[in-house]
Amino acid sequence: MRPLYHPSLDDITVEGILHALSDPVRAHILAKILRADGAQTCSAFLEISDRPIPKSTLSQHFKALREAGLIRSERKGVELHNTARCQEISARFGPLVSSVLAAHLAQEHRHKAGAKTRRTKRG
Amino acid sequence: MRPLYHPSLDDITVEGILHALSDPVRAHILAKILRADGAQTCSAFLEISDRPIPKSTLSQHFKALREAGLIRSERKGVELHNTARCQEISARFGPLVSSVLAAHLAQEHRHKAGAKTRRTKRG
DNA sequence: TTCGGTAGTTCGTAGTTTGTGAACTATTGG
DNA sequence: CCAATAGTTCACAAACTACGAACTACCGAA
Repeated sequence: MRPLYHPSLDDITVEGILHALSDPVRAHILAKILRADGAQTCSAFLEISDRPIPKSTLSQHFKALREAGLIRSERKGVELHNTARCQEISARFGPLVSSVLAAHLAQEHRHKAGAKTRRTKRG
Repeated sequence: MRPLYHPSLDDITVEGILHALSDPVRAHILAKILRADGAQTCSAFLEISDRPIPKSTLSQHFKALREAGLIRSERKGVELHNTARCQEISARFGPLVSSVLAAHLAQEHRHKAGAKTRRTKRG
């Protein structure tokens, strides 16, 4: 097994971050990692969506977040401890990540609230 | 030729926007459209990058921006007049797009400035 | 030590998306 | 009509993605 690759701050790109966060599942993962006090394991996210995410897919999502520079993953025994690289990132990219996550969150709320209120073209 | 499809505001998604703007060329295009006073044509962007963008590729980029809901394109004679849907978008998504564009811009500046100053692992 | 379970990774593959040249459509001007 | 210009669509290769199956890594118990 290869060691986990983490890009240095200088190698992190805006396009990499945006691509990683253009997937709602990944945005959701990052948001939850940020909210959490300590580190989060990968398997904490198997049931995060409406239907369960296969663990191979989840592994790829974590790899994407890691290689975009958004999270840091450390092996602790059997599991991976994932933390957000938020300080470095916001020092370099400003409010980029937080506004992306805020927008995703707002959209989720909208979906929950709107299933009845929206959804009609001639309301 | 099909008419140009523009999603209604309600059909615009965060992931769509982020995916569209995760490409630096598209981000650059949108930024230039926003900066411009009037509308911009597609062919104004053929030479925007270090190497010329093929026009079929450019057409796809505009389609991506349009279908993500970021721009509005109207046929005027032979050409397309592209304008940003910034008001609607920011009313719905807040500072999302502007912070993405700001981040891209900052990164460009960094690239121009940093070719000498950065780029060494052991400085 | 070996076995069993848990946590993630890698592989193989089917399906999707993307970039691009070639061919096409639409509009304007002679 | 023809030619030129602006952009679109088609076709196809290359790159990417999701996911089941098989694998690796680690820990605890026997």
